[in-house]
Amino acid sequence: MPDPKGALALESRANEAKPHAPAGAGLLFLREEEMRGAQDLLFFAYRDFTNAADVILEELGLGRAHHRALHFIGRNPGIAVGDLLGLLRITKQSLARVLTTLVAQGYVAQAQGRADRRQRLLTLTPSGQALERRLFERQRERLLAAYRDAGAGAVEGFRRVMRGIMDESARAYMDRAEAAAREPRARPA
Amino acid sequence: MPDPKGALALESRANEAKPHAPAGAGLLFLREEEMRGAQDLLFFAYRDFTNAADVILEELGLGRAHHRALHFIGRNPGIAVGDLLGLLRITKQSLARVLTTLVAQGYVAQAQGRADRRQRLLTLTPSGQALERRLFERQRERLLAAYRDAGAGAVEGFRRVMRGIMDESARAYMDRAEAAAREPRARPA
DNA sequence: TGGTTAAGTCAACGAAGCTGTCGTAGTTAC
DNA sequence: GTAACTACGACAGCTTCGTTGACTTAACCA
Repeated sequence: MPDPKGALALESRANEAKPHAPAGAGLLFLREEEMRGAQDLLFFAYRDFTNAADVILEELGLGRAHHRALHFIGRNPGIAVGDLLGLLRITKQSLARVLTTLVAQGYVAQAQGRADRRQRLLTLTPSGQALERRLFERQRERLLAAYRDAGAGAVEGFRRVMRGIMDESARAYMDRAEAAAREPRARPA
Repeated sequence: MPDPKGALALESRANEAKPHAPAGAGLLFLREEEMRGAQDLLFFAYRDFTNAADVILEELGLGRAHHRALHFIGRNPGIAVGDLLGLLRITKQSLARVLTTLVAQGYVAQAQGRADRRQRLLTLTPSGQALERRLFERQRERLLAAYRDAGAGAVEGFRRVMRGIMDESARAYMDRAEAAAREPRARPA
């Protein structure tokens, strides 16, 4: 049986016995199934969301790792290399490989830190900003459609659940990024 | 300035001018910032969610690719290889490498299809089910906490937005999986 | 019978993670 | 002012997991 458009026609899934259970277990089963469904949700949404930018990346010979770096440098202009490492949770070597190409191709600029001159503060060049925006636009379409169809209340729920899934440190980062977006003139340090 | 707990203390993010704009542009800016925030949400939530199972995988010498295969075989007992390929969106070679080890280590069983004897239908062995459950439990903790803190309404919103982000074919799959969970005795084919 | 399909397999490659070590320059603490 | 620590860059080598392309076997189907 061919599968023309990627739509799957799975065979019987009724192998697993689902015998009658005491009261309350049904509720437990629903919770379980809900969690399983969430695994699926995260996999598919992430897969297709990141996929959206791949076409552009490929024609430039870049990968997703480059996109992630561009994204976080764009959102945190002047970020130090060590802080970027902490966000991406990769090693120095993995980032170095990516940063080297981004700097060489003129998408990212490095500047010596003024407070601490050991630091190399990273910013997007104009062409880096332009590229990041192109990549973002693809993902934006998807998000916009999803947000529109789901409605404002659903978006708030989405935000809260996603926050709950991530680490405490990531939540703290989100808080700071949000505060910075509201108060762009504040200078905490 | 060291960064003891992974909490970032980013430097000034006020480099980008945010001049006064005509009425309505503020709203547009909010939308934009909302989309940017969603990129962050997806990255961090996915990163930390998948990370949760890594400890167990590592001590068994398996990778995330193995976990994904276990997950989808577990949720679709008797799935054909081609259908699994379509779900994971990887090539035959990538899956073969993973499946070979899973079968060799006794986590996955292959059975010849009865309707179509070319097919190798995949199921989890008891030990495969046990492993998948162990991996799932780690992720479940995170989800459970997130769901509890966010509330039932938020969970529904989460579900709707995530569905909106993924491809149409993935949405169709989710629908079928959900229907199958409600009607475990149905035999569509 | 002959064309298509499902799955497995070989070879080769590429992207993107990882470890460990080292050097240099700059900061900080004693 | 020296000594210890830190930020960053770079080298070597490795692993996981994705890719392409070509080919075989077995089974289905018209």
